[in-house]
Amino acid sequence: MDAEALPKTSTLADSVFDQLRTAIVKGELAPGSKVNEPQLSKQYGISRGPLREAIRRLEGCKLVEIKPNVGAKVVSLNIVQALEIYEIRESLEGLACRLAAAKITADDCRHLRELLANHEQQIESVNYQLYYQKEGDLDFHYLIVQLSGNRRLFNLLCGELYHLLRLYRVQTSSEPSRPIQAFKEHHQIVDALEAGDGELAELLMRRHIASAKQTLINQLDQ
Amino acid sequence: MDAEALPKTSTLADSVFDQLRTAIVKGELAPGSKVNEPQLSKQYGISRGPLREAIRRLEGCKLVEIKPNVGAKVVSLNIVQALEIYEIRESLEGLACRLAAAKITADDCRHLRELLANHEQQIESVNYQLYYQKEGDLDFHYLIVQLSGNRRLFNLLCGELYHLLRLYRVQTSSEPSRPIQAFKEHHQIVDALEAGDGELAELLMRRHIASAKQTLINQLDQ
DNA sequence: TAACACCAAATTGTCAACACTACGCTTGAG
DNA sequence: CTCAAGCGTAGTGTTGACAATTTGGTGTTA
Repeated sequence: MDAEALPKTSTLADSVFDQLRTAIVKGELAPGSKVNEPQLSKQYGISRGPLREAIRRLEGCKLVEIKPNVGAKVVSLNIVQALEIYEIRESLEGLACRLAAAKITADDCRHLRELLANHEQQIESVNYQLYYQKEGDLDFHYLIVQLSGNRRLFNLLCGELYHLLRLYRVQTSSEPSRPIQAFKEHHQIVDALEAGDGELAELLMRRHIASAKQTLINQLDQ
Repeated sequence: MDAEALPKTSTLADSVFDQLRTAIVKGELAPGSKVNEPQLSKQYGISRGPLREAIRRLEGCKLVEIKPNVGAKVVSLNIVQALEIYEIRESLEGLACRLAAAKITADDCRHLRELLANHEQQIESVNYQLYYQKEGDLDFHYLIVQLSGNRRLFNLLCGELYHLLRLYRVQTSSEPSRPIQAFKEHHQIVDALEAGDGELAELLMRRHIASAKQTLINQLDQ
């Protein structure tokens, strides 16, 4: 009967976990920096108990590293670790495509096409290119993983690995390049999904991510 | 200068995390059962603070599920979720084989063969068949993932997914079957690794795990 | 009898204080 | 001047008590 909608606070630990996670992923808490419990507890106006639980959850997402009696540090990914994640992504998103192709509906395909159309349109308004390219790309990958129907796969990719990659991009302030090529690849993937060709969709997605990985390496070399 | 070796307690939270994890994986804490904080804190002789941190870490491993204001429950995997994990394993261990094939040494291969030899020997002492078959199989997969050189992949498979599968096996008290067939497949995989044929090694591992998955399905049908 | 409201016990969420450890700094000896 | 030992502070680890919430049961009423 209580018509209040907003004050769904859940627990303090959960709330501050969300806030800390976005702060880390956005780079507001610098990679490699120390996580100071007294400071943060003052900053968020809570006691150290819930804060420590939130930090433990961040550790579960691999966003901080905890040393006993020393404390937590925001993770700082080097290029090797970033490539490790890309290897895993390549494999898992390939799987997602294969699974999605087997159960995808006409509606799903339409949804994917719309997403790509919006995405392209936003790119053409050149100024916001980098930002939206990033987010739009994520949306596309999110949706496909969701369509795979494998919940654990979804949680793994969207709940852990993507956050880590965003962290890496912020950390190196690397802009996503090659948007035109990426578009073509996205459309090819949807084509394969629409045709129900799981094997091809998997192959294309793996190549797509391998290209992104290669771009990362090239950016590093020069 | 202090010659004490044992009492490396680290923190209580870490210690009780380990104990709880093994208790869960061994089935001593029944799947689906409630995790009662007052009871466990008495049982382990610690206060609720460190215990709650340990539970949060268990949540990170997906071994418990926490509902706000209700508490934690030991996860209970149904067949669908188990199959989801097998799908992920199939993909990731295939990746591990491909990577391992590119960097494996003669020494590593010898090590793998020894492992298989020991394993077979233990199987022949029929009484302990089931137990050792399980553990030995795990050793083989562990080692290959380690040889892949991808640390994150290792942590993901050996730190999360394998624990969950053990939980499922305990939960359904399903014995691993088809040991002879599995041996042959293991040897074929090592053959491919030894030849440096990553593509083949990946294919064989994926089939190997797909077979295990199929066995699971068959057990369920009858 | 069924449904509703209410109460009470148990459990979770939160807090502030205390104990212990790591680490930087001063101080003193060589 | 260099280095080692010891002290002090800042921060982490742990605890027990208190507040808020869920849950099961009890009794009342239609």
